[in-house]
Parts: sequence; C-alpha cells; structure tokens
Amino acid sequence: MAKPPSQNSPITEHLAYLLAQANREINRQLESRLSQEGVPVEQWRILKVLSDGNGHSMGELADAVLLNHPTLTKMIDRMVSDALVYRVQDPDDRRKVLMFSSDRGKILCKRLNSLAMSQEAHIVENYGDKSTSELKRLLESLIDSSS
Amino acid sequence: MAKPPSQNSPITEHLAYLLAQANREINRQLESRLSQEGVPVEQWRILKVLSDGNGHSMGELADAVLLNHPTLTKMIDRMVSDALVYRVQDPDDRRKVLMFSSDRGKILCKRLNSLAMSQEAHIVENYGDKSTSELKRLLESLIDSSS
DNA sequence: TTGAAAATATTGAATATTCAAGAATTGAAG
DNA sequence: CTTCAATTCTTGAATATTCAATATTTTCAA
Repeated sequence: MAKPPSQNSPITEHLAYLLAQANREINRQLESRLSQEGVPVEQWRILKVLSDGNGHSMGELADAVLLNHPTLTKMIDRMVSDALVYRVQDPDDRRKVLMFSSDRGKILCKRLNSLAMSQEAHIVENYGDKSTSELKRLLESLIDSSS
Repeated sequence: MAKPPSQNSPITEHLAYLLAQANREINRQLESRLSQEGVPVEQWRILKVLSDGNGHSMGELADAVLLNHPTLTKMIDRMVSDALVYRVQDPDDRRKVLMFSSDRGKILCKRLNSLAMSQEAHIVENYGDKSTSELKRLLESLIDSSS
C-alpha cells in the first residue's frame, strides 16, 4: 500500500497537489476547445445547468458551477449582456432571482456540449475506458466523503 | 462500463467537472488548515519545492507550483518581503534567477508540512487507505497521459 | 402583530491574476 | 565576430476575483 506523505516527501505525493495538477491540465484542454466559441469553462457550466429549463436561483447556481456568489453575479451580468441568460424574480420568495437560459443560450450550449464531449472522448482514447470510469467513480466517492 | 457523457447528461458526469469539484473541496480544506500560519496554499508549494536546498529558476518553479510566470513573480515579491525566500542571479546563465528558501522559510515549511500531512491523514481516515492510493495512482497516470 | 435574526443577491473597494510588451542575456547562423 | 532570433524574467495596464458592507425579503419567536 502507498505510504502517506512525510516531511521530506516531494509535493507530488500529496493528493491535494495531484488533484490540482490534473485539474489544471484537463481544464486547460477544455478551455482551449471552448475558446473556439469564445466562451470560458464557467459559462459552459452555467448554460449546462440551466439547460434543464427550470429556473435556478443564484445560490443554487453558484454551488453547482463552483463559483462564489459575487463572482457568479458578475459573470451573469456579462451573459445577460450577451443575451445568453435572463433573470426573473422568484414569485414565491422575492429575495431570490431565478436564472433561465435564452434560446440563444440553449443553441450555444449544444455546440459547447459537443466540444466537451469530444474532449472527454479524446481523454478516453489516450487514458483508457476502464481507467476513466474508475477515476470518475473514485472522485465521486471522494467528494461524497468530504462534504 | 460507465457510458460517456452525452448531450443531455448532467454536468456531474464529466470528468473535467468532477476534477474541478474534488480539487475545490480538497484545496479548501488545505487552505483552511494552512491559514493557521497565515499562508496561502501556493506559498506552501513554493517553500516545499525549495526545501531541497537547490536553487530553482523561476521557470522551473512556476511549472512545479502550477502558477504562470507573472503570478509567480508577484508572489515571490511578497515572500521576499516576508524574508521567506531570496533571489540569486544564476552565474551560469544570467537570464535566470535562482530561488532559495531562507532559514525562516525552512522553519515555516516544516510547520506547513505537518498541517498538510495531517490533512491527508484526515482524508485517508474518512475515505480509506485503499481508495486514496488508488486515486493517486490514477491521477498520476492521467497526468502522464495528458502531457 | 411586531421586531429581531436569517437568508438572498448585489455592490464597491481592495486584491490578485492575466495578457501583452519590454529588458537583459544567450545561442547560433552566416 | 556580429547580428538576429530565442529564452528568461519582470513590469504595467486591463481584467477578474474576493471581502466586507448593504439592501431587500422572509422567518420566527415573543
């Protein structure tokens, strides 16, 4: 069994570092694909979450897309300017703002999904089907056990 | 075998998303521990890499600690102010700047290592020894296959 | 019912990061 | 040699993120 990192272990033996490194690499690849549509990764996440057609509050959305509230607010401002999404005040709780994807946002989202799917296909090609699904399973389980 | 994500799959089925989510969670935990010493995660990485006592050029260091060059330059400026590290011009190639950890930096690094080790121990407790080492193995292999 | 506390989203100032350009040095071809 | 391209690091301006404070609405206990 792998030993845990000790005082003198290189940083590459720390789980936190390996996660950061892998995330950086994969995120860069995705970023570079999505740049074809001029859209940052976070905006793809937002459009994807909103693509279920239901309204999502800013709080829900911030959790789902891994951004904190003020950052999300400002990104949504930009997306509203680009007519990709729109705000509606929640009639049941007027503190909340419900976000929806516009038709334009939905069309863009489909193209972004294709780019993201093709990235994942590319990873599976190099890295293997079995490793990919095993890694996903372990990541899900790590996330569960950490929250 | 797990199916790859399709147009309508939730974002949680994408490897890129799972990596981002896991990284965010684990990084936050580490950040919260290291804040006890008032040090951001990136500074721990820098001190750890420099703790071998060898000089590392800014370029090397930027790769190793997952920061791009200008960001690293500015972080190093702060750490020089705090007397944690110092710059030496490389005598063999005067374009390069070699970075070294000061004694103060080395002492701080030991305390930070302990905090990081205790975090990893905590993860292993909840998540399991076997899962942790398997996850590390898969991450290393993903990084290899992606670079 | 009222008033204080909690929840939700946004704003503005402070901070940090990134992009593009610059300065210094080296390498290498003519 | 000499000059021109490549490498390395830093800087300054533009951009983005974060922290703390604010405004609004809801909840709930007295």
